[in-house]
Amino acid sequence: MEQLSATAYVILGMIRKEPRSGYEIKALVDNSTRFFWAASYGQIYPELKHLSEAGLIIGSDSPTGGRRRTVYEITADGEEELRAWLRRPPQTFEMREEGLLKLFFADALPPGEAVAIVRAMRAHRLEVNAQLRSIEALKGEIEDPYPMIVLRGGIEFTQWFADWCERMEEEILAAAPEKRSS
Amino acid sequence: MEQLSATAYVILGMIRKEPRSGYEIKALVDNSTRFFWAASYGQIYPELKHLSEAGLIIGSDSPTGGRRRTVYEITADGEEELRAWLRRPPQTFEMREEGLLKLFFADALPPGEAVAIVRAMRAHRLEVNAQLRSIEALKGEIEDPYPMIVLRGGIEFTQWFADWCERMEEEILAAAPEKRSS
DNA sequence: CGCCGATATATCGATCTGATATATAAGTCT
DNA sequence: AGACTTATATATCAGATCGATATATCGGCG
Repeated sequence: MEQLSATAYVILGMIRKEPRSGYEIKALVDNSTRFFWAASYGQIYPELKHLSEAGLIIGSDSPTGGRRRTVYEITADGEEELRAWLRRPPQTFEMREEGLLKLFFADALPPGEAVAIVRAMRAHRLEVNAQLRSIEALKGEIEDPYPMIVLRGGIEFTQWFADWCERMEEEILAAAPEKRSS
Repeated sequence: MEQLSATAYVILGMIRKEPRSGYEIKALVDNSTRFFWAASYGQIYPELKHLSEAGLIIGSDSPTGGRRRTVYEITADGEEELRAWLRRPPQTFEMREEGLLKLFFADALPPGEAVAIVRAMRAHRLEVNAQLRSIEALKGEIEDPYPMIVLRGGIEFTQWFADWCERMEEEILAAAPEKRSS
């Protein structure tokens, strides 16, 4: 069996507790792992077929009226594969933060304009922070503690990042004080 | 003129101060922006051609002995384009952190095994932290302060993340104390 | 009844990664 | 000198991924 993509494990993890459709998986991802691991329909649907052929999940027709719908549940092999993956050390760590890239090149701008970049980054992080807090507020008591740990991690991280931006704004202004009032 | 990719701006920023070859640009990226914005040869070389056709950079042959080599310098249009991009608000914010994904699904493992995930994440972040510190140590006094601000940000972030992992390790152990000695 | 938003699946161009291939140059070891 | 390794330099390609779009049905609302 060739190597599965990380998206495959997202699917396995998302359907482990109860069967779900591709659409539901996408919605779940968008409300939970999106901030550190996204997935698009273009990945999910082909991967569902692939996992189904590999015998790690089983799809069954479950139409709602005349609208066709296939829900997938995990097999014993699928659970085994998921646990084996969880036990392997994580491989992928990536970040793409256009604001940091712009800050990196900010010397190309007239002195003082760099603060606009850190202000934009800060505003964005605070926005995400608020989104995560609202998701946190929705969740009640649940037996599985890990999603909540990760969610709170995201809240702490975005807050930390926003605070860093604030500190950098002051540092940059201290070096170009003539722009403080703008 | 159609929209340029962010990689195009990486190139423009990297050659702004002095002309460089594709190979040098890749090496620069790997030593600086890689942690928040990577670029591969598969992006850089086609983009160099593209930017050259668009008149934003100019390539000139500069062979080393019998080995062909093309160095690119930025044009006035290229500098203008770079500044215009710097002034637009950042659009892309992505993170792919396989460790957080595994932690999210850690409920599929027997109690106690989740700590291995946060330990692996912590070890990795401390490794990157050490790399960044060694890069920081190399740089002497330079007139452009922004790359150093971003580098120090990376050092602070990796440290923060490692500390968060440490806290989560304790939190998880507190919930499954029977595994403390493992 | 008609409209809109949610559910559901599918696809496609563009981008990006990671690996690999092909050369030449320069340095190192014996 | 000859052999070997690493660095320089460019190029390409399969596979993963994104973001947008297309198609269709369902449920609710006025």
